[in-house]
Amino acid sequence: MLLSTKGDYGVRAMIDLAKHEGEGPVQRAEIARRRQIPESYLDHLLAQLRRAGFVRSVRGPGGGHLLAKPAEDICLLHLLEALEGSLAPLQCLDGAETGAEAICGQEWVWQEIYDNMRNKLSSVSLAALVDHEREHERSVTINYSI
Amino acid sequence: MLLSTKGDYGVRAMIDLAKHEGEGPVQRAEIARRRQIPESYLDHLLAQLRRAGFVRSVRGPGGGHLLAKPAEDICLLHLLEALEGSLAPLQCLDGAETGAEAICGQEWVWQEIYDNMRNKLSSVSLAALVDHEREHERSVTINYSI
DNA sequence: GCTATTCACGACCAATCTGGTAGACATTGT
DNA sequence: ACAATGTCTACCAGATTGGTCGTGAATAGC
Ligand code: FES
Ligand code: FES
Repeated sequence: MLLSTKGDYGVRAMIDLAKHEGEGPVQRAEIARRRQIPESYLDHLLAQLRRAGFVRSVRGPGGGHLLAKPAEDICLLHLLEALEGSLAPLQCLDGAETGAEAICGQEWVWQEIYDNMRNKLSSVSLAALVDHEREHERSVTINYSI
Repeated sequence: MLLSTKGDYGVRAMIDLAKHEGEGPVQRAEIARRRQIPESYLDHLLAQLRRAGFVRSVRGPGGGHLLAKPAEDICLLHLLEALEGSLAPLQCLDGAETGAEAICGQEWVWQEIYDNMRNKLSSVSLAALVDHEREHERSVTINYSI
């Protein structure tokens, strides 16, 4: 598994914040309820996202969390890397050359896959995810109304 | 990390076997030395690969391991799935529908990435990996000989 | 200033996975 | 008989995952 629930939960939370962009702070408990994330665990994830500069928070009554920058400017790649660390499918694609090509020789396959993945993730913004979700909701609603 | 060393080591070992296809059994100790894999760990991997039908083995002096089918007929996808289990980047892409789309909504991004990955891995056979390795060796040799 | 609300942070924890090691045993070529 | 080789099971230490809990800090409203 490339992504743990940490990445999944973290993105869910960010989608929730993006969906309520411009409506003031969203509370942790609300996010946890809507996105089915254990609240005390979400606490950690929001802290991480805040330190990474993706969200900011307001304390006290009426407080909560907000996006630190517009949803259009946050892509899945940076977001997931902040949550999960490197998304490299193999350790050797991660940083420096290991010189393992002589004894291993599969890097070229995975490099291509990794590049494709990063390109795709770069091209998807939080705003695009929200759009998709709204579209999905709309189609479900139509189905029910028929 | 999508792949642990188990997958990497396992493929290394299979490349080694493919490279010596038709030359009789290759011994575990030889593979371990050439591919820098702890021999007692390689033991487990070869057992797994044998149970999965990718290699067969011969006991006794002069024994060792051989590919159970031609290197052209073994693709990275099946091989890695035998070693690592599902390669799905997220749990929810793995099996049944979770109905999480309403609360999560990122599956569509990852489905595309996963599909691309599986296509690529399907298209690469052990024989192709050996070819690449031979090509790499040749270019290194030429560099030294200049 | 008190209180309720909300976030912040660190300690702790159980379960699982990873990457092995070690040893006893089975098979077979000479 | 014996040496070479693969087979199998058990065991292990460390890291990671996916949390929980408790305390404390900021702040809005009264
Ligand atoms: S060491 Fe990089 S793919 Fe094997
Ligand atoms: S539950 Fe499938 S991507 Fe979040």
